[in-house]
Formats: sequence, structure tokens, C-alpha cells
Amino acid sequence: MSEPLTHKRERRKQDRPGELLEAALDLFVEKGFAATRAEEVALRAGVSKGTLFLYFPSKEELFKAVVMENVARPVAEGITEAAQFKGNSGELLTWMMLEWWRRYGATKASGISKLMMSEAGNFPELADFFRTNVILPAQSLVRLVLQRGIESGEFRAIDVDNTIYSVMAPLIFLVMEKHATSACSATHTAIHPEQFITHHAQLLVRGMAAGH
Amino acid sequence: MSEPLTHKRERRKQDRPGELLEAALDLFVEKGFAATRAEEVALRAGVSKGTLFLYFPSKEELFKAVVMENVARPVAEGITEAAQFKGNSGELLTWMMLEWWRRYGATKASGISKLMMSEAGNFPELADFFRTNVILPAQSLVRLVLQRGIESGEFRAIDVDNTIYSVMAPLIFLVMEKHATSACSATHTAIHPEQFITHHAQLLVRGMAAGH
Amino acid sequence: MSEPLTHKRERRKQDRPGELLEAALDLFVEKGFAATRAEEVALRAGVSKGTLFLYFPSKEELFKAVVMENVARPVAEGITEAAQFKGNSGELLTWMMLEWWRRYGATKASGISKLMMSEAGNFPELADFFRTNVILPAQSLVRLVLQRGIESGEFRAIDVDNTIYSVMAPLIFLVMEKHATSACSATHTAIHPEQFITHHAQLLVRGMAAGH
Amino acid sequence: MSEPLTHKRERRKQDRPGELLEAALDLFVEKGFAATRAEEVALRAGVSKGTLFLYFPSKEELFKAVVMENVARPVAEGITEAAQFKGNSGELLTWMMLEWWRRYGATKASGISKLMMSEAGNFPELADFFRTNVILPAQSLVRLVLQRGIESGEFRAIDVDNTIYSVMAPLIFLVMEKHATSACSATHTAIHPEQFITHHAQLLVRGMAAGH
DNA sequence: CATGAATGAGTGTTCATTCAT
DNA sequence: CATGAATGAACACTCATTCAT
Repeated sequence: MSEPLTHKRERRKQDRPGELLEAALDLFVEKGFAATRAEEVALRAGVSKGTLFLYFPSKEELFKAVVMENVARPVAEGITEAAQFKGNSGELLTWMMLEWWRRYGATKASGISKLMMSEAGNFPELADFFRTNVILPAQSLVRLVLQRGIESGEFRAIDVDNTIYSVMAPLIFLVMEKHATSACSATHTAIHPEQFITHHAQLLVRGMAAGH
Repeated sequence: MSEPLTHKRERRKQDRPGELLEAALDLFVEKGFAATRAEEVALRAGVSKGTLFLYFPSKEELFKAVVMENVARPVAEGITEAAQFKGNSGELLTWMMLEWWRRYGATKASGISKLMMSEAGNFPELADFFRTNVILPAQSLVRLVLQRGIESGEFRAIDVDNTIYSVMAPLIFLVMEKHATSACSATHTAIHPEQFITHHAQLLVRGMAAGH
Repeated sequence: MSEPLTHKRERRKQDRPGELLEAALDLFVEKGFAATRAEEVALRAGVSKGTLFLYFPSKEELFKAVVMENVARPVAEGITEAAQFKGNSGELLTWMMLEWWRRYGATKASGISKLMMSEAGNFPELADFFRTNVILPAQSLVRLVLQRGIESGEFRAIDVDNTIYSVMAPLIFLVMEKHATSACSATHTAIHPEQFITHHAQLLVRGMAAGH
Repeated sequence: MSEPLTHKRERRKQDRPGELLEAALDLFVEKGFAATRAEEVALRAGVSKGTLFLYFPSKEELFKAVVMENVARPVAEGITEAAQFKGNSGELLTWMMLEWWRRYGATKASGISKLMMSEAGNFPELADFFRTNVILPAQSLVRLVLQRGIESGEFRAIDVDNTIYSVMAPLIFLVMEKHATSACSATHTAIHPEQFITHHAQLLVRGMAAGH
């Protein structure tokens, strides 16, 4: 029955950026960047329009913060962990793809990737930001794994650049599917993402396998 | 006092909707739905802003009409032709993917697919239409080819449903790439689509190959 | 009792820019550039906010148009006429100053000059525009007259640059007085502008006069 | 248990209004009334935004206080000293004008005069105060000097009222110039104030000189 | 007294849509 | 049918002012 010692005001202040970021993620994913109104983000976070701009200087910066928090961070973490993976490269690749899905693709945050594809043309600066902080790091990671497999003799001397896309394409596809289909009336014959990823990874690993 | 039966004016009038649809296709693909201004569509079609709204009651209806008009045909044609292909299933798969790219993916019309994915959330009816008339038929076609390869002993008894996505994902991915990256600042490490498709198809065929 | 042949719409369209310009002049003079709201200009001109931007792409451009119409034009006309003046340079100078007052200083439009002084710091582009189109031409004109007087032997070899300011300062002063005092409660000991100008001009001409 | 009688805190507290006034003077002069943000004033005075409103109920009242504080003193001082000047009236006039510039026009405080003229329309009480306490006393002083010159036979029986303006106009003009042009892109053909004043004063003195 | 987090009214500009001609 | 002038709702961002702590 006794009140907590921390003042209401203070406690809230520390939470604001997080609350705003969360509200922004929801709305950006739901409606896209351009269609999301700054005031709506604020209202969903329980503050007024002015308060949003107290913490983020513009809608674009808010978006970048959302990307950093929800997209770039998991990617970066994944990269760190991948470096410590014990096991052969085929297993690593499969593990990476699955892990990417579990930590990112399956979450609300992956809606950001879908959104970026739609709006990149109209917001070049955001597109560059996303490319720099998300896409390029991810590609580098995949490249590393593929090269590791080739050097260890596990994979043939495949075309690394194109294979990177063979790895990433189904992941992107899943994300598109997830966020585009959500609007469809029926659930249709749903893909089972983890199963598909496992399947696809096996196909790739077999396809890249050294030996006649 | 009587005028000639066919004046230029009358012929033009009948073409109006088609000209508007064409102009709208160009602009929607180029700039997306929200960023395309109604007046620009009208101007490109050579009519005034008011005239556009004479033929389409709103920008949304115009968008729907553009999608409906441009999406169903190429798919239907592709399906017909694939049925007549002679050769083994691996070759057929590779040919199909390449051909799909050449006839559809590489053209302006593929912008429609990208649009659909981007805007599906805002146009549920369109999403349904698209799924029914484009995605499902395409899946059926791929399924046919895979089953043919399994039955002939060329492929292992792979998981057909998931493999369908392994086939389609990179194609969708290419389309997204093509239309999203066009606006990016530099050309970056550009994908070469046909090369990538060939590469990916080979990976898949190898991956599906009945082992020794 | 019969209606005019011209359509209402058409007639109004041609009048719009003028009506808007007039409303804008009133409001800019009354409240300054920053404090004048675009919508208020439109409303005073009897149109909606959107219509204003149909004719002027921005508030700044509207302001420039007001300057061109109400300030630069009379200055330019004055320059043309001054070139045709018959009479000695002292008379010309006096005539010019009086004429400037009658045609510009005494009118509402001179409020623009006052406004420019207040807001130049906050709107550098407008300040440059004003300097280029109003101040510099006016200075050139005065310089010409002074040089004419020196060459003809009517004036001593005075410092032309500084004298230009001796000519212009009281005119600017009058304008400030006129627009600043308008807000004062009482009329106080009002300056009589034309009388003052005549007086000041005589002082200057005497001061510049050749002969010991 | 008792604290020392004078702690730092208390001394600071008493200075607060003065510090705020000083900061406000700087900023109002530099950027004008509307463009000066309340928070910036507070920050420059080393207090928080809220504190400003503790001492001044609104930005407008702050502005009024700044004007009241900075405007009356220098004028009063100048008047006292002028009464003690030895020398002929032409020299006195020149000296007064130069001295006014050095002590007031050239200083930050002259920005107040400019502010007054710019904002007079929005602050009628200030305009009245300014006229009563600054302009009229200054006019009286100039009148005295002119009358002294006439009585001594040094000047003709000129129109004193108008000549007062001939004396003051260039000074006002210089102040406007100084504070308005500071923001302009280039230095243009800069006026040299003391040189111009000397020049103008000579022109006036010659113009007023009792001729042969 | 002092703070600074929070507010919300206010403003220039855009654009889908209407409708008088 | 066609036009294009006119509309007005919408939106990002600012800043004087308030008030709980």
C-alpha cells in the first residue's frame, strides 16, 4: 500500500525513449514510414506530440533509432555469436539462418525490412542508413561463412557473391510473406518458416558440397 | 451540316482509360502509391486533373485498376508455355526461372509485384486477388515441375512445398531488389539477375539431385 | 440590370494575383513578415489558404512579389524620370527626394522598408533581394545626381559616398517615423515630411554648394 | 545549526533579474524579439527556463523590462555633459553627434533603439515611453544647440524644428544600418560611421552658416 | 525558490477531390 | 465530356508557458 520511493516524473522520464521507440516500431511496421504520423506515435506512447520531439529531433531520427534498436542490434549480436560457433560451415550456415529468423525475422521488428523496401525510393537517406547499418554487415557475415566453408574444403569453389543472395533471398522472402500476408483474409497454406529455412539451407549446403 | 463520322476526338476518348492506366503504371512503379500525385498521372496521360476523376472515382480505385490490368496476363501466358517444354526437369526449372525473369521480372510490370507487397496491407482485396490469380498459379506450376523431376528419378524425394519457396524466393527477391535499389545513391555491388538465377538454379538442382 | 458577359470564374482568376498582392502588402506592413500568416493573407483576399499557394510558391516568393510590385517598381520609374529632368542638380536632388516621398514614402508600401530593417537579420535571402532590387538602384541614382552636380561645377568636390547617405538618411528616418509613430497614442509634434525634406535638401545643397 | 549569513546562493539570487536582463538584451539585439527564444535567454543567464518565468511573467514583459532598463540612462548622461561644452556651436554640434555615436550608437545598447522602432507597433506603451524619455529629451538638446548657434550669429535663422531632424536622422540611420546589415551576406559598401557623421555635420554646418 | 519535463496551439505547405464553367 | 481554379484537411515541427517534484 505504500508508494514507491522513486518519483513518478523521474521514473517516467527514463522510460520515455523506450516507450516512444516501442510505439514507433509498432506504427512504422503497421503503416509504413510516411503514413505514420508523429503525433500518433506520441499518443500511443502516452505523451503529447511535443514530447516526442523532446527526445528525437525529427521523424527520420526516430526511425533511425528504431532501426538501430530493433534491427541493427540483433544483426550485430548475431555476428558476434556466429564468430564463436563450433561446428562445420554447413551447420553454421543453417544455424545462422534459423537464428536470424528466430531473433529477427519472426519478430515485429522484421516489418522494418519490409517497410524499407517499399519506401527506400522516397527516403534515400533512410535507405542509405539501412544499407550501411543492416544490409552490408549481414552480407559480410554470410560472405565470411561461405569463405570459411570453401577454405575448409567443405564447399566447392562456388561463386560467393551470388551465393550470398541465395542465402538471403529466402529470408527476405519470408519476411515479405509474413508482413504482406498478414493483411490477407484467410491464412491460406501457410509457410512454416523454420522448416522452410532448414530445408532451403540443406538444399544450399548440398548444392555447395564439395565432392563429385 | 453533318460532321464526319469518326473525328480524332472520339477515338481519343475511348483510349482515355487505357492511357491513364499506362501513365499510372509508370508512376506507381517509379514512385510508389503515396508519392504518386494524381495530377502527374493525368498530365502524363495528356489530360487534365479533373478528367482523371471522371474515369476513376479515386486514386485508390485507379491503383486497383492498374494492378488488375497488369498482373494476371503474363502469369497465365507463362504457365501455358511451360507445359510444352521438352528436356529434363533441371533444365526446365532453370529455363522457367530465367524466362520468368526475362518476360516479367526484368520488365516494368514486375514493379506491380513490388507494389503489391508494399501496399498489400492497405488493400486487402488486392492482396487476395494477387494471391489467387498470381501466386497460387505460379506455385502450382513450380510444383508440377518438381513432381515431374521426382517421378522421373532426377530429383530426390524432396519436400516439394518448401522447395517451391526455394525456387520462388530468389525471384521475388530480385524483383524487390530491382525496384527498391533503383533509388539508392550508388550502384553498390549490383546483382546480375540472370547470372544469379542460373547460379541459384544450379545450386537447387544439385541440392535436389538424386545422390549416387 | 443585364449581367456582364465575362464569366465570374474567369474574371476572378485574372484578379487573384493582384488581390493577393494587395492583401499581402497590407498585412506585411501591419504585422511584419514573420508575424503575417499565409492563411490570413488568403482570407483577406477572399480565397482559401490553398489558393494562395496556387499563385505564389511560398511566403517568401509572395513577399518578393510584393516588393517588386510596390517598392522596386516606383524606384525604377523614379530613376527613369530623373534622367529626363531639366534643371540644375540642386533642384533635381530636391525634386527627387520629394518625389520619392510622394510616390513611395508617403504610401503604405514604405512600410516594407521599415519591415526589412526589422527582419533582415532573420531572413537573409529577403534582405539580399531587397538590397539588390531596391537599395542599390536607389544609391546609384543619388550618386549619379551628385556626380552631375560636381561635374557641372554646381557642387564642390564633396565625398560622394558619404553624401549619398546624407541624402538617404532623412528619407529612411521619415519612413521609420511614419510607421513607428502610427502606434503611438498621441500624434505628438508631428513632422511635416515634405516640408522637412525641402528643408533638409536645401541644407544639403547649400552645404555642397561651390563657391567660398 | 545556524548557517553563515551570506551564502553564495543568496547573493546569486539577488542578481538573477539583472543577469536575465543582460542576457535578454544581448539576444534581443542580436536576433530581434520574435526570434529570441525564452530558453536561450535563461541558458545564457545560467538558469533554467522555468526560472525566467519566475522573474518575468512573460516574454513580452521581459522585453519591456530590457528596454526600460537600457534606454534612459545614456541619454540623460549625454544631455548633462553637452551643457558643459566650450567652443562654437558648429563644433559643439559635430562633437555631440560624434560623442553620441561613440557612447551609444556604436554600442550594443543602440540595438535597443533599433528594436524599439521595429517593435513599436506591437508595444504601444513602450513606444510612448521611448518617445517621452529618449526622443523628446534628445530633441530638446539639439534644439538648444541650434538656438545657441543662431543667437550667436553663427547660424542663419534656420527652421529649427526641421533641422533637429536633419541632425538626428543620420544618427538613427546609422543605428539601423549597423544592426540591420550585420546579418547581410557581404559587407557591401560599408559606411564608416564616424567619418560619415563628421561629413554630414560639416554639410549641415555649412548649410546653416550665416552666409555673406 | 529552482528545475526541466510536458504540453498543445500555431504555421507553411501539399494534394486528393470537387464543381462551376 | 473536359477543364483547371478552388478547396481544406492533413502533417512535421517549434516554443512560450505550466507545474509536479
